[in-house]
Amino acid sequence: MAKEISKQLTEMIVRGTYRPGDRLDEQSLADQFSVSRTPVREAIVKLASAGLVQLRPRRSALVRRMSEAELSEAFEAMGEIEGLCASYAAQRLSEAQRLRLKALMQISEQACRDGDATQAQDMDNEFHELIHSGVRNWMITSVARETRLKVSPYSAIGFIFDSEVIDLSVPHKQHCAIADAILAGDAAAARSLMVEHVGHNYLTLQELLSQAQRHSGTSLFENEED
Amino acid sequence: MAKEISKQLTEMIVRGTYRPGDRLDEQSLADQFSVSRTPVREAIVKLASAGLVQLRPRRSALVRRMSEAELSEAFEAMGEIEGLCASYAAQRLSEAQRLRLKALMQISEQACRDGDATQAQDMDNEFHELIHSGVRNWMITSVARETRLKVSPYSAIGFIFDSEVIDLSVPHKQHCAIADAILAGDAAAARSLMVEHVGHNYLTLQELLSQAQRHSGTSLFENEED
DNA sequence: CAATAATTTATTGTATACAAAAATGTTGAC
DNA sequence: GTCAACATTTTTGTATACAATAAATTATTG
Repeated sequence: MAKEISKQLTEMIVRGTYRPGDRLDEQSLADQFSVSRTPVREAIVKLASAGLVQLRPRRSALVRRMSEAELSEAFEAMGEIEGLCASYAAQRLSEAQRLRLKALMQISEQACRDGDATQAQDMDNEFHELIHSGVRNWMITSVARETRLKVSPYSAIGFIFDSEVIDLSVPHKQHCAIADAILAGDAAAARSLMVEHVGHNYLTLQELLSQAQRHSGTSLFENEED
Repeated sequence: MAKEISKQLTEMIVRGTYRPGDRLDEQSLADQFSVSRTPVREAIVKLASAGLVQLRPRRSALVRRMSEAELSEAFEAMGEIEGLCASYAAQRLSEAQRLRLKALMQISEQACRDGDATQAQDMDNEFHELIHSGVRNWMITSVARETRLKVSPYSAIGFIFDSEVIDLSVPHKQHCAIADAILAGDAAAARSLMVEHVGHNYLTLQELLSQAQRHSGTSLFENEED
């Protein structure tokens, strides 16, 4: 049960149902899931270890809130790690995975043409997940997954306002370039294209976040209060 | 209290008091720490998230046990991550940290001459910790720390049998070379020297583990039982 | 009326209780 | 003696109870 709760809570934070800074009241969550506080607490502890939640002694847990500097560093880290994955994947992707990668690019192409942001996002996730698993090293794979997970609460905000500003074709073209490099076995190119891609994602997100901030009022960033 | 327990348990696993495969009985631990099972459970969940402990539903938690393949992959991952840190540190180390690094090499030199394996190990830890913090990117730093932590239960086994086989001067010289590259601001050299260093550590550990295995009898590696 | 002190309420952290499942031990048949 | 079926004991997972601390509210005083 505790496992189920942490899965669901993760989902909610990643999907943006709970946003950075939101309180996680143990009793309310317990009621919501129709269990006692015990398994809820376990789930919260687990999410805190995953970096999705911040624990404050004797006070409610919050959905992890980063400062702008932290978010910037998170993306720098993600660039390095995703780049590492791309470089390994270029050398280790299985035949089945190579086929799936080609298929993904086709679907992504279509989603891009249709302007289907939701599917484009799904494809983005699967694209990166495929590369992660293509590394064929469980530890690098989990580091990459965990890193993306930590950033995802902020990425999610971008998708709440599915603004017209974001041009789906730019990330798609970058994906294509990365996929080509990987399929060609060019590790160095795959890495640097991936680093560039992550960097671009960061700039896009910054744009969306400042937009979201203007609309919502509440700051999504950690300030030096408390 | 729960925080204290997880800290102590981590310490015990890292120091080799509990070895991979050992059972973690909640009640015994609760008695040992003079608390109820509740905070002990929290600590165990936390350690499981950190990858130090493996949870099996309805059965006791175990100190994380890797297969030989997993350990190998873990070291491959560590090579990449430590290498990344070295490369960043070469460009970002503060003046205070540069001074500390020089001092460390001196102390290490002495410990090496005295054949003081314990201090040499402490210096090794501080050496890597210094490089991690020198990256000046909280996420890369934590990834590096967490990665080392996950491997440490196996590293610890090497130090239980402080055999005569290990030559303290080899890792020391590698540290010196890495430190020189970092102090010279040569990121590429720092990275490749670090990768080499981690690789060497792996070979040494394999040697020690097979030795330990012959003496203890019990397998430290995960087999395909259960 | 503002600001602070006292009191109440809400919420976390730990202990205990109990149910369910796994591990262990025992008996009996072959 | 070995194996299997049953009973017993451990041990986990969740619920509940309660104590301690923080937040909110009310009362009090200048």
